[in-house]
Amino acid sequence: MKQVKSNHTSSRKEREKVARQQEILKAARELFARKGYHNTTLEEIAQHAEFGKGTIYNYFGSKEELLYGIIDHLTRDVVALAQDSMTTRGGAREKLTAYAKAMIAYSRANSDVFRLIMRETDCFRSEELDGKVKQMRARVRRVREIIGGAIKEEIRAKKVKSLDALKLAALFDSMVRSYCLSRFGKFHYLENDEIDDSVALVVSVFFDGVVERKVKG
Amino acid sequence: MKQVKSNHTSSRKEREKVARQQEILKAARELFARKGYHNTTLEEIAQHAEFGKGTIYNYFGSKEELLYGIIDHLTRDVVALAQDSMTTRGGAREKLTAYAKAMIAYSRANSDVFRLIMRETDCFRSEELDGKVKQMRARVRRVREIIGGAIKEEIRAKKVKSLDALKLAALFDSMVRSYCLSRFGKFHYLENDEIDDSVALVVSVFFDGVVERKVKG
Amino acid sequence: MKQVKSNHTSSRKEREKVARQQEILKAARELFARKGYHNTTLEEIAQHAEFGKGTIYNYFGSKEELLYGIIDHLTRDVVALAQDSMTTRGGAREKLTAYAKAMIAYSRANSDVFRLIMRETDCFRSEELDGKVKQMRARVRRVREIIGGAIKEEIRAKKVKSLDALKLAALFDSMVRSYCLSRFGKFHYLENDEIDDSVALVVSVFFDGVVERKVKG
Amino acid sequence: MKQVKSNHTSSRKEREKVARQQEILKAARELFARKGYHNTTLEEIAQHAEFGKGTIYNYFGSKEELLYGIIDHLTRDVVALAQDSMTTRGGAREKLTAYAKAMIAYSRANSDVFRLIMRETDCFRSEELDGKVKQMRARVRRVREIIGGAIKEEIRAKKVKSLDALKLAALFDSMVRSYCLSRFGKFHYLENDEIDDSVALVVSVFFDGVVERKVKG
DNA sequence: CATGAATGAGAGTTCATTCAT
DNA sequence: GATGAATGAACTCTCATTCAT
Repeated sequence: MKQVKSNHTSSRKEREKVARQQEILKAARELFARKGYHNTTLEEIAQHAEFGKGTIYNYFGSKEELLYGIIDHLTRDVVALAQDSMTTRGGAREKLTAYAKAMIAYSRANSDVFRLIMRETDCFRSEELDGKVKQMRARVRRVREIIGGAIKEEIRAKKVKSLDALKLAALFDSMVRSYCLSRFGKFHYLENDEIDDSVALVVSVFFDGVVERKVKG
Repeated sequence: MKQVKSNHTSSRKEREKVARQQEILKAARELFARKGYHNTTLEEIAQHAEFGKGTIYNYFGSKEELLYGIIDHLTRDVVALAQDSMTTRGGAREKLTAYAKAMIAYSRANSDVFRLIMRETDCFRSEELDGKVKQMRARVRRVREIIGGAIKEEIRAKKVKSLDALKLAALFDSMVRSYCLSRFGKFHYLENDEIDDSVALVVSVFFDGVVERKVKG
Repeated sequence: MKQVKSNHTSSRKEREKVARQQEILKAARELFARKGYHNTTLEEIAQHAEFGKGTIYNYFGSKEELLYGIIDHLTRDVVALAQDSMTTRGGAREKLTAYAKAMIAYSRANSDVFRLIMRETDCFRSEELDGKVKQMRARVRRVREIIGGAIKEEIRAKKVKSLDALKLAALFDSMVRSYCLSRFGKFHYLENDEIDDSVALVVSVFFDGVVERKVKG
Repeated sequence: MKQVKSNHTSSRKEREKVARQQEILKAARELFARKGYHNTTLEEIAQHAEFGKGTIYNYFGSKEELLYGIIDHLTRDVVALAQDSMTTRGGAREKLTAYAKAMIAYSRANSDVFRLIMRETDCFRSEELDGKVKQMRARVRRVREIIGGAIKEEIRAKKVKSLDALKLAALFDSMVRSYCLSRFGKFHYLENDEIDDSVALVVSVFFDGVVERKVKG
């Protein structure tokens, strides 16, 4: 008897197809990250994925699309992660702390692809994929809006200075990302409590500033 | 009468050689920035510089060396600019403000190469140039040390919280750089006073934090 | 029923691969011989072999390797040919006659590559291939040892003067090779009996010398 | 007072010109021999000759002409050397011995250019220089005729078997050349008496053959 | 006459993509 | 659907030659 498929589940075929796509993306991600997009050949990707070169073209239209696939995956994750963080109980301080921790944890788990994104983003050239870059940038903006939302609330509550929430979000995000990137030296491996310290530092600077305040007698 | 040349000035030949190098670097910089390193051919660089293809090779040993030349130039400038900023009268606030303004001004004047640096840094592959990358990274660290120096002084003077000055420098720098990069969208052109506002924002967040402080009594 | 293949025969794929290699080598040989190694481009080889330029690189790692392949092939043949000749019944005179005939016949059939070898031997420059040149020289030496063996036997039998057999072999071989080369002028085509005459001359000079001996009364 | 020039002596200018040509040829010869014609650049020749690159073109029309100049020089020498040898007192045995000795001595003194000739001879491609190759081949033939002359005399005198003198000359020459070439291994350095032995061997084989003759009882 | 910076045709090589099996 | 041999456009880099100085 044939398997009955409900219309919101995928067939075995489709699931296999997606699984294969993921395998290929994984292989590409590892190599792109290690050697750079331009210094990686499709031959290498195929070997690393243990597929034939031609097979890759059954799943992705071009080498560029592989890169796009990787970036798409990552930016989706980051948006989701930002949204998740905003559900944290408490105020902006707690929400942004959650975001920072999540980002650093994610970047640690995906350091390869993070490095990749940081440098290959602008490589997209062909007209066809130009839209994909826009989409990616939109996602980056979306993350700022999400963070900015939490800040805006506190501005309304007069807990945070009345400044441009989006700009503040961008500044906070840039500090977090800076931390994510700074760990990419091969031997720089942060322990969990070091991460907590780092996040605390970023959050502290962002909310309280670095200036020493006089203790009121 | 022939022009007497003092021995610490260069001959006409030498000056022309340097000028030519600069012309070539400029052409390369523009194209690398516009289309990316890998998507730019030496043919194009030569045409854009209005030289023959072979001529480029009389001045630079390889395409990679061109990229290195550009990066070397820029990182040198940034270190110098950081050092200059630290001579500003006043405390860390004034010095860091000066640095931020100088960086943004510089990045505006060299937006092309800034974009370039942000993504091609890891392209250096060959053993030979590996040392150059290290040199470049060393310069980035140097900038942080320079900024960190000003912060450290204020920590000693108990004006700034007793935190890791180098980490604070890195955070400040990451915000500044974030601003430098955010303006690279083609049509985003900041007026001077907008720059001042942006710098003020970054400095304010860094020193005072975003939290609204209750006005006492 | 599927064809059963014994394990000492190669698959169709493998056979085709070897065949293709031979085709490419043949094309390269003809062009190298006609125009010289350096004056032949890979483009030309590809066209002459009726393959794409890239295809050549699927079979040979570089242009130099093509040259090596040709030389390897030829020197192998010559060693084999020398060994075969030594199995000829009779004494050194018969064996060396066989060798000379075989060499001239072979050089006639492969005049192109013979010319090639005579001049490109020293072209090998890269470290990697240096060993190949040594191998080739070793094969030349091997041929002399083989011929020298036959001579040595007759020295032992007191039929040949007690001289350095290896040097004699070298001298004989040099005369034979001289004949092989002398026929490379395009229009100089020897008939079979002319070859026999030539061989007879070389053998006669080598064994008996040119001096007219007085008929004993 | 201006120097009076007789019409068969050359002016200082002309002499200097010739001297410079020789210097350039010497530099080219050394480099061609060491690295091969194609692997030597005009830049290198110019530096080695301590002239500007352009200067070379005042004396030689092209790189190829340099090669021709070298070969021309050598083949002239060899013809002269052959002619000289034929003035040796005595019969063909003495004359050919003289030739062999002279050739080996010459090749020892000019081993660099000898190696060169052996491999670059066929590199001449351009129509223009084709005639030069013919000239060169004509010189090689001329040498055989010269040697052949001495042999022919002895044939007439019934001292040498009635064979084709030119072919015999070619055979003798090929053995001599083989010896000249065999010494090109870097460390193979023959002492004078070894040369004499070698020459004696070649001459002995050529005239008397290798066969042991029974001593008549 | 000497020079060497400028040149650009042309070289070997790579590799994303196609397509017959 | 999977494959990898075939492909050729496009790349970087070389170097003989020219010519303004």
